[in-house]
Amino acid sequence: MVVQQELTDDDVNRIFRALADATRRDIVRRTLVAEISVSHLADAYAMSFAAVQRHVAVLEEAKLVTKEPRGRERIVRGDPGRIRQAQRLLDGFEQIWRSRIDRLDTLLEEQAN
Amino acid sequence: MVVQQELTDDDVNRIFRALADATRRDIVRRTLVAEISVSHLADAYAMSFAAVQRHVAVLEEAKLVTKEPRGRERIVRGDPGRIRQAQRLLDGFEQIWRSRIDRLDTLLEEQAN
DNA sequence: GTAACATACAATCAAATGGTTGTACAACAG
DNA sequence: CTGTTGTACAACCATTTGATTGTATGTTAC
Repeated sequence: MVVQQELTDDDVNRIFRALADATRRDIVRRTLVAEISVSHLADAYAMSFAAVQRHVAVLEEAKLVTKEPRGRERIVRGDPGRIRQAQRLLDGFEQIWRSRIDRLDTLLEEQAN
Repeated sequence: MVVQQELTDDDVNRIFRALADATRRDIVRRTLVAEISVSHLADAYAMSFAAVQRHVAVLEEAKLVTKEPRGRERIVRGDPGRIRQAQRLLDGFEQIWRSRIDRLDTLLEEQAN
């Protein structure tokens, strides 16, 4: 069983920071569809291999992708679990807002009585 | 009815970038709970008024909060709709991954036949 | 063994970020 | 009218980011 460990502020910063770039979001999409090497990924973008390598590193630091050696290549895979963690973070905001609405409803109800 | 307009890459960048900072996430939380002026917000943080003002501006550019003049104050409110849009973005990733699993299932099924 | 390929990593550079202080001005309180 | 409060905005500075090129090293193919 995968333990749902607490995310630090820095963890959350890294997750959202990593997602705040179109190239990196595209890399996440591609690596969720199928595993792919860094060099094959690099073919898809109009930038240097080193730049793509760096984007992958940012995603890896955010744990949104994992990198595994296979021969001379490094295979990159998107991590759907981490995406779900990010979803849960946004859910948190949603909950806050909803509980506010609930409180307002309660207040209005009390005034009606 | 609120039209669900398409988000550009830059829109998405701004949303995630804005969320990639603990102070800004806290501002979003506070302004979802209750509307509050910029100066009252600033009281909550160990940084200058101008710095908080800038954080609010970043959130406003991402449309995660709105700012409305009230007398000499500027009232800040979190926008739950924009949060939901962000949730939908992460849902998109989730879908990609799930459709991959579906394809793999289909493939395995075909091989079994 | 040699050449080609895939990666890692350092140095470098421009632009963006996150913070500061200072100045100006509008709105409210007395 | 005057002083205080709330905001806007500019200038400035250190750090981070996003990209480049160059060099080194490991892996595969022949």
